[in-house]
Amino acid sequence: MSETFFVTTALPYANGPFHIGHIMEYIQADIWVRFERLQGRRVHFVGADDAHGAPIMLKAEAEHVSPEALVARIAAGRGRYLEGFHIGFDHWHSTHSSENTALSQDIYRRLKAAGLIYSKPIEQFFDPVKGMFLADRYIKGECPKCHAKDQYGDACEVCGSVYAPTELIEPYSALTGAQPVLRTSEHFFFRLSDPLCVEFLQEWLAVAGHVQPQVANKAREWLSGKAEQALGDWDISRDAPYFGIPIPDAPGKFFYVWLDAPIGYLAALKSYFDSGKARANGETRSFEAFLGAPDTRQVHFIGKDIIYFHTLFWPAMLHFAGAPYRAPDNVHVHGFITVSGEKMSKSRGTGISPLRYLELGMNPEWLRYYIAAKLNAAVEDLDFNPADFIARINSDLIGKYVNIASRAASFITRHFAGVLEYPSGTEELTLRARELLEQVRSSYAAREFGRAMREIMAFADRLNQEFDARQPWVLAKDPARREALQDSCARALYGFKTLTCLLAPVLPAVAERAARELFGLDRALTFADALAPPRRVNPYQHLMTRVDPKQLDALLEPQEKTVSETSAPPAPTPPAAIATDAPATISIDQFKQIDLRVARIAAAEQVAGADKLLRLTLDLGTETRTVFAGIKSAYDPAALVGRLTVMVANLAPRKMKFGVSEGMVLAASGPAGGPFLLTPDVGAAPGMRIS
RNA sequence: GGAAAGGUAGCUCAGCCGGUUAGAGCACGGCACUCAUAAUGCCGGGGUCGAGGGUUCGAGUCCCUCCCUUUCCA
Repeated sequence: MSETFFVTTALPYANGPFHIGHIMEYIQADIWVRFERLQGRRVHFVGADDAHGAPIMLKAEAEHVSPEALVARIAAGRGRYLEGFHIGFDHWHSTHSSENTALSQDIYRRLKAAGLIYSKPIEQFFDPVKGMFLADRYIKGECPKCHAKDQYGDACEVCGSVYAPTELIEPYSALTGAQPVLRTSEHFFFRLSDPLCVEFLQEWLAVAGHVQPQVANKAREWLSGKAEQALGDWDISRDAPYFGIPIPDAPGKFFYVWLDAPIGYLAALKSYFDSGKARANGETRSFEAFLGAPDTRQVHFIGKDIIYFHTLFWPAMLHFAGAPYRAPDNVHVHGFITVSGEKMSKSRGTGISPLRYLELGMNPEWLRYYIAAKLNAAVEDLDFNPADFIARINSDLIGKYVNIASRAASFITRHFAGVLEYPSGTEELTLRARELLEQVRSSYAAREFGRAMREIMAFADRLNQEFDARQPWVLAKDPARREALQDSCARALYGFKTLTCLLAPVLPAVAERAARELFGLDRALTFADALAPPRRVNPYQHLMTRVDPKQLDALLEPQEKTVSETSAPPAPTPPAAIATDAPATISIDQFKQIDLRVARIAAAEQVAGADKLLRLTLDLGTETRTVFAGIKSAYDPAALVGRLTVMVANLAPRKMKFGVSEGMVLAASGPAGGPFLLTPDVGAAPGMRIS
């Protein structure tokens, strides 16, 4: 019972916002974390952005920002999703951090000392224009088998054959179009094929609870591969230029992103400890002491696409690095989420946007419940089916569960001033509550959330049946049967309280509201409360509304259209009013020549001798600019510091009386007043391009 | 090509180590009720459990072959 959990989800790659797959994983992990906490366990739940690697480096380059700025921009948007879906990470960090650098280099040095690292020259395609080595995905050419054009360097999407990039006919760099040349470079390898490693992994996989049986099978298959399929060593280095962590004593070499990404779990934990949050969460030991402690349970939730890294490299790296590092206690793998049976596709805009879900005002707990109801412990895909979603939420949560409180509480409020009495006793009720509690507890523990929801709903059915059989609405008309009426309603509300406790991992907000508003508690419910009969209730306030099919329709509309509609609502001003003095139209290309950026006002000060101007220091993420703005009449400099605004970043510098202005900020003004400084929506970060 | 998982009512799924007339929810039809944001309760129709073969007293459940779907092969 004294075990403490250290729980993570897979680190999302910091080149884009969360998609529904991320959210599903976080909901799964969050439900489990809340479950453990509700039964009294201590849990440290952390996440981080996976910031390194060539894709981020190249994307940043394409956007003319530093990789750090790109990653910061993505990170700034994370909070709305996590809060929006009630995902309660204790801490969120980044693999691009001092902690991760230190930990990665430490683990590397230990593995090297253990004799598990070696280097050898390998030959690879090199882009002479870009001056960098090319990963397979950045090389294209003609398929050597079926001669389809423009296929990637690792496999042909037309005929499905697999090959080496060197086999491509007329290969070219996907980055520059240049013809790549073969070049030799020294690479570092981790001896995964070492018998010591293989033996350790076989043992680790054999321990029940470390991974699901299907996952162990898959991993064993990789471990025992022969000939062509034989387990190879792992290439862990990449040559500069690379956005990553430098390899100690190897100038120009960086860790492959997949080496430092999982170490990011530990970096996030370290940062959480260093920030004092772990202490606030009741953990008094140091990071190292906690990590290496025998009662610590290291648990990772991941998707089935990254089993390879988490069941081979990761446990081996940790184990052979030695204390305080330890192989994970549990790697839990889930399947993908599909939408109406179709795999989601970012390029086609299919799938469900979690942000849009929130923007439409849809209840996050609907999605949490739906996912819980369809999750089991196996590595199976989960289908989001719109009609099924509506049916499940409306019938299970509103029709069954919430309805119990609604129909029973009204009598208690009306006839008994909120007081609950149990003339027929509570022993039998407590007994069946305990039975249910144990059942549901074991389902949650086994991560059979779907089973837990079925058990919970079966109990809700039972309560509704019982309530019907007793016909309280008939009893209410007969003053002589007051006691029976109170008894019937109290029984139902006791059951409702039990249900609410058991649903709390999935529906934290509803459980919180029910605790406070209905049961009048000044704290959240735990599993222990499931057995305690409530003694009074406040007047019932509706706890959850039904799903409106229209919202779901809006959610499922193809992305492109809906996103632009919501993110740029048309101005309410009548077109005619502005048409009169609007300048002539320009082309999109002309507009694109203006480099508009989000800027943070780092400093604002009065300019001696100027009666309209303020001197602003603007932070663009990668650089700062000095800009003179004619907004003195409307703004107090002190109030401007820290806020975000919009600037023209490529305006030619202009020498003014008081200094050089390196751009301009945008503000609106008109007959009604002004100037009014522009502010981007929440989530924008300094340096973002406006288009 | 090799491998894995799956194919059970219209839909989403449950069926543990083989055992009596194959289950749930939703949807559908009928009835009841009116406390509850038309929610709830009762009754009912609906499945040759992907196909074929085998083992067995007995198979959705075990074995073999085939078909289909999905995924993995660094």
